[in-house]
Amino acid sequence: MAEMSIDDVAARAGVHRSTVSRAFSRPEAVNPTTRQRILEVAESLGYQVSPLAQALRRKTSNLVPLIVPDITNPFYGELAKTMATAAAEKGYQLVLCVTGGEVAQTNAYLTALQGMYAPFGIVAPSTSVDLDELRSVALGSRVVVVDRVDKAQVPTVTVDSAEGIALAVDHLRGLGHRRIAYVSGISGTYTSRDRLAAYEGLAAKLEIPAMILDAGAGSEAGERAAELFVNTAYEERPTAVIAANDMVAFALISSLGARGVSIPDEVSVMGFDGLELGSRSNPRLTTVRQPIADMGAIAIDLAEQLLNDGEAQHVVLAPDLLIRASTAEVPR
Amino acid sequence: MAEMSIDDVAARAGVHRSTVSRAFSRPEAVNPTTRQRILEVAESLGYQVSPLAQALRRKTSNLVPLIVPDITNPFYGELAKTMATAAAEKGYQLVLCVTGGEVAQTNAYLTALQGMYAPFGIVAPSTSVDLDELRSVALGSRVVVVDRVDKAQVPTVTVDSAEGIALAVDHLRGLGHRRIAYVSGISGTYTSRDRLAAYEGLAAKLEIPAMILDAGAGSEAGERAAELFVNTAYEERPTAVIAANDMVAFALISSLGARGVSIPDEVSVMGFDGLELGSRSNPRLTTVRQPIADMGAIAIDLAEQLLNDGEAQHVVLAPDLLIRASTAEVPR
DNA sequence: CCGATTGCAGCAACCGATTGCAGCAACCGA
DNA sequence: TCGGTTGCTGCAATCGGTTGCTGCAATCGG
Repeated sequence: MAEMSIDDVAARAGVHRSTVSRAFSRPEAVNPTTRQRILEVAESLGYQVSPLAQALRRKTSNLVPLIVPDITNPFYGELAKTMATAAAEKGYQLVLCVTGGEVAQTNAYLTALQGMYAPFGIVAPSTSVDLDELRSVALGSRVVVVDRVDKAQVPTVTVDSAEGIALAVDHLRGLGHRRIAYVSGISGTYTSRDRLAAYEGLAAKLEIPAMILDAGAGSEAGERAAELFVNTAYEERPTAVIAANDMVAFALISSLGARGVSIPDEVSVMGFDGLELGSRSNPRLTTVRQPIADMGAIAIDLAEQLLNDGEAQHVVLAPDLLIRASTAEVPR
Repeated sequence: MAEMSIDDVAARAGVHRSTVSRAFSRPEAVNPTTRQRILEVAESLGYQVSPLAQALRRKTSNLVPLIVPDITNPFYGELAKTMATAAAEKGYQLVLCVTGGEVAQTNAYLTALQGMYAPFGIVAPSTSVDLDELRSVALGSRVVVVDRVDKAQVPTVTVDSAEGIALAVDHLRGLGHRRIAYVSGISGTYTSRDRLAAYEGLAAKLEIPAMILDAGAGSEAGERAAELFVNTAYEERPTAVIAANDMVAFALISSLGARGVSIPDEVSVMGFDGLELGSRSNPRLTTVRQPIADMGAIAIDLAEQLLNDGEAQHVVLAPDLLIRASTAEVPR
């Protein structure tokens, strides 16, 4: 099927190119009979409009960047997946951009896609993106941010950290736990910070001790936390721990396991994310689930609203509990 | 920074647009002094060439589709990551396309990106893509396939299944195992089929019994295999099992764990992929590692060669062993 | 029966680049 | 001094669509 241009169709259908163009993009402006004929010819020729030429002239395309720090992290994987289908439903084509956590990359992607006339962008910011700086790049004023609360002028969709932590703590207290620790993830991350604050706040309110196993940098967090755990005198150990996110929980469980600590017999562990992967871990992970699928669709909606009204809305979603096998009644 | 076009730069630098164009895309064709001035003006104006207009005129862009069935699967996540950086190094921009395993989607993406003048595409085929059918779509003749062996006319990069399985079996036999089972993954997958065949071939050659825990469909494979395992009389159980890939291994371990079977004490489990995630599982997963990072770079190279010589090369990489904690000496 | 409205199609400029061809000045060797 | 190169730059067509404007015929109201 050789490359067909609009002129080929026009010639074959005996009309002007502008008529062909209208047959596709403004159907009501062309006589139904003519339109029918044009569409048939186009069909038979295997013609399809060039998105490039179209975007160039219209100064707007259907390419929507989704900017994530690390696609290897299943959370972003799941986000990308739901976002892609949400976008497709609205006629957008998602372009996945992986920054490796670098701000420069984020900006580079944003301006690059601005050049492709992307109507807007979605960014799941890494550690260090400054939202105000974000706004300064070209596409920056037409961006919605996922998984990060902020009072900045850009629309955001997040889940309620406080509620999530409360859910987790309630669940654990219901099982009899009183010594509930928290393991923070990558300390720079905003969600991580947010969840930590929620934990501290709740601990204060409930007047239970806040035990923070701050384990610093990323993937080693679990390892370091496990070390702290086993080095703690038996009677001072927490009986349950809440991890900042599922990946940290996996790492923690793994490291604890390697040290001979059994879960949930000796200590209960909870995650935060609700990854599909949690149903394949050993033991299966009890966790606070974020409604990732909703987040995708909502982000797109927010973007469209932003384009229409210029309103930067903030929606915060309610998490729920996913009880699997990594938590149990407190051992006596 | 308002949108600058080539004409703005030309006017400001007192030259013709064609000269500006050449200053960027054919530096040797313009006087160094002139060029210098143009570049400075461009810089000060914040000008950058429109990739759209460029692609339209040149009939070739730097967009390269990577088509995967499921980005949620960390294997494809890792592949995407390495591929993205490999592509970026060569000046390409990777566009991630997720098909959900549907052939129609694959073809749709391919022709869509053909319309964007993608120079070539990379596809990690799902279950059911027919390579010959693949060639029939527009971009089909400029595609390289990853993770699937085939003697078709499209270039491929894969890892040697037979060697991988041999590595695994050797490792297990070295630990004293003789009853080594195999759990196949999604049965339609080509790599899965390939690995299964390798296992069967090797079992025959070594004259050890081939025990296949065929567990059919995808994510339940581990669950079903675990069920088969515990329903087998104690003395007939395998002492080790090789899973078709890491995800199946995770699911298997999880399900075995849920049934009270301890790993590696009661049974050793090996995966196949070498996912980063394996270092966070409980226990840490011993597995056959595919050189995913190499695969990305090589796929791009193969594509470029295809464009130059028209040669469809096939490279098969050697896997290696990643010994972690899910295998141990055979219990006596 | 006539002027006004309406529906539909064509014309041509435009989006932002690239590139073959032509023109021109400087420079070459004889 | 002169014809021929060489090195740069300008001209204008082109890639594949979109869209404001114009023109034409049919229809309408009075």
